[in-house]
Amino acid sequence: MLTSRPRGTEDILPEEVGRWYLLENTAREVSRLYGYREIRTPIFEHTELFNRGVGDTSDIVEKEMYTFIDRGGRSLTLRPEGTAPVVRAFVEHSLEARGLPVKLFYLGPMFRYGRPQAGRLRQFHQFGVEAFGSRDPALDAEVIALAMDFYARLGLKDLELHLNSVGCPDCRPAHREKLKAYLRPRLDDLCPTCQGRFERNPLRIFDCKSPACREIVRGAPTVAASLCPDCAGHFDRVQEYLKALGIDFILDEHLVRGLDYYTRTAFEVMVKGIGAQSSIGGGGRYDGLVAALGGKQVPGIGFGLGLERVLLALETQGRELPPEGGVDVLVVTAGTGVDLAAFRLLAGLRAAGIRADKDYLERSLKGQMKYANRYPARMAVILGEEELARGRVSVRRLDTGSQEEVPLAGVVDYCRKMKESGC
RNA sequence: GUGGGUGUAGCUCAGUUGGUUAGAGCACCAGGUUGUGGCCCUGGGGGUCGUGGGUUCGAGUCCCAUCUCCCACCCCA
Repeated sequence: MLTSRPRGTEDILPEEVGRWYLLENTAREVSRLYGYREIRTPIFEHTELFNRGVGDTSDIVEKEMYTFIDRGGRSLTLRPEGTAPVVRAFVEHSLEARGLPVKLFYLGPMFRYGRPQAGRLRQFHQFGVEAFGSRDPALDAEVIALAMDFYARLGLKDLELHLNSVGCPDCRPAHREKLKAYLRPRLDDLCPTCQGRFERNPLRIFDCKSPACREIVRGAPTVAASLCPDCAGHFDRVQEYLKALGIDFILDEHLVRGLDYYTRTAFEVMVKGIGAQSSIGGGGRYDGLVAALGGKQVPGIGFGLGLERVLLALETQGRELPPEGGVDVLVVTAGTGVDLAAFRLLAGLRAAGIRADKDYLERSLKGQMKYANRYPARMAVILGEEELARGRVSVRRLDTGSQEEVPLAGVVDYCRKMKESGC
């Protein structure tokens, strides 16, 4: 092969595109149902946006970004996630001036450099929402409910919603110190990466999967225990709202999201059976991010979910996904001197909203019928030399094999009726 | 970035201790006599054996390098 697609990317082929329509349509539908409007931001941004927005200590920024210098000498980066760009657009266009809250959703490709594996690509697609301008815990619950609704509409089952609060700038430092005090005497027993995290971002040690770290972390002071009264109250209210909607969740004090901007509510949705990467979505509150990116003090909350992983989960759960392709009518010719009439009929069918096609490889009548069968087409309209001279054509149903001769002038209507009656 | 596995027609795979023109099934195309699909029969097209080196009289088979894909770690969606 002279050239192939770049590592960790995928072509979505025609037979797979139907399931993408389903995902995208469901995402748009459910978003609008909840009052969210679509925003489309560039695929690349100034690198600085992600350095400041996602966080210098995050793995995404440290080693997973597609960063390049353009011909004007600017450092640009293919977006690795959706929140920072949306916040940037929010600030840049002063969207708060339109009246708060501002509720937005996005859909599109993201890029992260890493070794591909099950459920992990270098270019992948995310659906996400961001809501700006309210600290109301009901909004936290709404965002979570929207995500869960999206999964439910697609028919996904056996999901686990993990929920935590990571506190705010008021209570986090205190917890951080308590945690460090607890960890310090045990520092030597932590894995090498976590020893590095100890100073920079000790919360992340909760996330570590190494058995040694897990064991140490088990007895560590939890965030929940050191939340300030405001954060604790907020967290309680979020839980009440979720319960009111009948949404089950698992309190998970070890849940610490990898992006640095989260405050208070953090959540993640897990599903089994799609490989080692079991997270199919997550998000949280980021009350300081808009200000950190140069905007006003506007709170925010959102989620992002990976469409490829959703697809993987749907497949392992045996959910039937819609096929794509096929045509209502294949226009078939027999004999000579009928090509122009056939071509006109094809245009007429299409103008009437009937999906139609014809053979372009000069196949024999038999070959055209085989083509119709394989296409697949529901009907074949056959223009034969003799009938056409009498102004008539034949319409054959491919499923039953029944065939009827109808006037050429009425064949478009005939096909439309057949289609409407479910042929 | 680390580790393990993998790579032969469009797809799924055979290919003996290195030995002539690399095979099968499916798919595709054409036929099976007058203008009709699905089944069956016959025939046909299609492969730089991932790529680049090397060993050898001779390499799909052995060696080295490299790339891809798969899986796991890391991290996350």
